[in-house]
Amino acid sequence: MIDITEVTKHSGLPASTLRYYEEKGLIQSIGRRGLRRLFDRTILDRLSLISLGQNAGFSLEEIAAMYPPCGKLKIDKAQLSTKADEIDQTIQRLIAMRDGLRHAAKCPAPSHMECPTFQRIVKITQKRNIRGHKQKKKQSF
Amino acid sequence: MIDITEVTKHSGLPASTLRYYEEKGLIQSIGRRGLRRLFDRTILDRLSLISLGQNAGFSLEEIAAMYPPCGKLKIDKAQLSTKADEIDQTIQRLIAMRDGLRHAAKCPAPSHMECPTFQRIVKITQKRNIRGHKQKKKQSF
DNA sequence: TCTTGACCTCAAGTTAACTTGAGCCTGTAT
DNA sequence: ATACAGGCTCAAGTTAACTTGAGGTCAAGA
Repeated sequence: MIDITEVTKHSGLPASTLRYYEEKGLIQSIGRRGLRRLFDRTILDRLSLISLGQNAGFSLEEIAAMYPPCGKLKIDKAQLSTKADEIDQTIQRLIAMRDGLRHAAKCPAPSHMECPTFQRIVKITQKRNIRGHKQKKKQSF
Repeated sequence: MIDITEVTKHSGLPASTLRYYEEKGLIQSIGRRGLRRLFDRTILDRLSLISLGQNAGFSLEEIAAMYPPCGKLKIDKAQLSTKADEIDQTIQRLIAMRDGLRHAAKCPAPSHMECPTFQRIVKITQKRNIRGHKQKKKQSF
């Protein structure tokens, strides 16, 4: 039975976002005091899960599908595995990026394009977009 | 001296995107044959660099600033280091996510929230948003 | 009782990075 | 010479995930 302001304080999310999430079916208020929404304390867990899902690259729509309003979560295990693999690919690419940036930050070559290390990095990152697991649409570069 | 269709073939980017990039000052055509744009072959390197920058989490605007139209690239080394560190944080978080998802995919607990491993993962990912290095605006969850 | 500040709703606006559409132009093949 | 595939411009549309604003409500304190 907590107030929306309590939720904003504990979650860091603005009230507008909470209302938006409710509208989208991601969360639910447990009742009202007058006009004002009242939330169950478990809303905070749910918000964590939503955040978790977002971080994993799921869209709000996908998250809404995974966390049915009336029940516990029912996440498709296969979907989780797939997502994990996608994230792993992203990790590999980000590692290349990170190392590449660190190199570029101290590389003395006049133009980065002339540096073989930099060229290698470009090659690696060229293959696929890092944010691939978030994209619905193709992007081949 | 290649045609826009050649560029689309080699880069995988649609012509509309190339025109958009040109409009934004990210790339330049070297001339025209009639109305049609002609590009230098080095455009492909430049597009790779743009892709690289995007993957690193830079916005097109930032990228445009880093790759001045008339010269070689002049990337701020400090900016690169900062970005590398941000990416590293992202990597750490994604690793937690990946492992968490893999666990959830085979965890027998009835509800994920009841699984201590899952709870730990939620905790980790709670601290900061993964896409932090791409965000201009705060998001504390 | 009255005031008031926090909430409410609903519609519209925002941002990034493109895409789509309408209507026009032209190099190249016939 | 003529047709036309394919490029061109410019404006408007798209999507996700929110935010902002106008105008209204109401529970609690003085």
